[in-house]
Amino acid sequence: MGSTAQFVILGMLSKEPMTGYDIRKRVKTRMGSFWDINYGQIYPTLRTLEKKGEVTKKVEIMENRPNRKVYSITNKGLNELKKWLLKPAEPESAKIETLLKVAFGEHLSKDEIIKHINEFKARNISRLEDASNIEKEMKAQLKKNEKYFFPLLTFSLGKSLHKAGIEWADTAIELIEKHKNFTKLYENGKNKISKIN
Amino acid sequence: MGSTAQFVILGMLSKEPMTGYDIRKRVKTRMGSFWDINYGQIYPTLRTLEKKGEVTKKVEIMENRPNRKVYSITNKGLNELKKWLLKPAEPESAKIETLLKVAFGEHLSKDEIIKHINEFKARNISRLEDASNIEKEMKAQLKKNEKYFFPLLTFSLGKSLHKAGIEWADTAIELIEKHKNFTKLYENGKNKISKIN
DNA sequence: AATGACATGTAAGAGGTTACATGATTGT
DNA sequence: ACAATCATGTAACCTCTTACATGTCATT
Repeated sequence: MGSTAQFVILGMLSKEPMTGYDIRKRVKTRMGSFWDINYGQIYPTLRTLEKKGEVTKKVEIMENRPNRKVYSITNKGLNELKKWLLKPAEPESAKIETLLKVAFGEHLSKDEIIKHINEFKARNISRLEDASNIEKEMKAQLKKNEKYFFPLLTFSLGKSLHKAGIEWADTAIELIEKHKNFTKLYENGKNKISKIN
Repeated sequence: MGSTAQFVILGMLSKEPMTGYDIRKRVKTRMGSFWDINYGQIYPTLRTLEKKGEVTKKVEIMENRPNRKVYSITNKGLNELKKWLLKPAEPESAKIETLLKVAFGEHLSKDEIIKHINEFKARNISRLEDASNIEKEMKAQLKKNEKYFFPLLTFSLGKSLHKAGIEWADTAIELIEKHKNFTKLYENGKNKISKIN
């Protein structure tokens, strides 16, 4: 019932009034490690929330570009948000295609696998850097403004996950390079029945 | 083009012939930390792959239950799989609803947030245990059969991610409990404009 | 006596992505 | 000169989840 997208939007608007464009940008920079949302969800959902009376909009007339529509959360919206916040969270899920390709690595050469892992590592480094930069700015402001307490908590896990990815990449590449019988893996694995599911 | 589901299925069948039911079970136990697939995808996709000549099936007649349909990958299927394996992996994505709720934690009490984090921790402990158990069995067989080399590599990242989650949960709860001005967070955060996106 | 494993499948709907359309302003 | 940012939105499509249907056998 009700996609999570609407609660992400309500949550963002509970912090301050914003446009749909702002919501997308903030979710990307502040929650990029653990959530994503895109315009195709945001704009229709904002209209739905408006119809339900959970947000209101103020239109700022722009010249030569689409009018800014600044949305604010209503009391009704805040109540819906709180109801959702009290429910148990859905189990976390991940999609790591790199691991899928590694798991089927017997069909690839050493170099091909290592290439995948290096690309994975690069993405994790880049995300870790982004997170660290924003974290630094937030920490600087934390003394003056406590509202960064919770975002900082989430950054701390995001960063750890990226670090784990980077460290894994290094050790995985080492193990693959050390591995002697690499090319014979597929042959050895053939036609043998295992008890492990 | 072509959902990832079909390549997961081809990848599983490249290891050994299996039923749709087996595929689901194996993806859950061996790839549960980084991928998921369910029957609603598997059965229709198997038929599609059969039509395309990428898998073949052998029907084992069963009494009093649906006939087992054991699928095998064909050379054509193996080629398609290899083509996909050579393509760069999609960027990884995660959905961690717990962090969403923590990020909006200003609307919750200390205890409510800690409850969410403890449930998150419990899920991670349970998944870490599952992964560790299977890893143990695989390691025992690795000396005899090298086919577990790649699955073991993926378990190593899966386990690290769960460990990172567990450690984060502990430190996050500590920080929240130490936090003095907790209930005033929302008031302080109100109506202030920030430069951080 | 009840649960879980085995084993298949469908239909409907919800959720999410992508490509398209428009176009000035600001920064490098 | 070029890219990115600002700012909206839609339509088509793809993907994915959920609920339903069926029924035995083995284990606790």
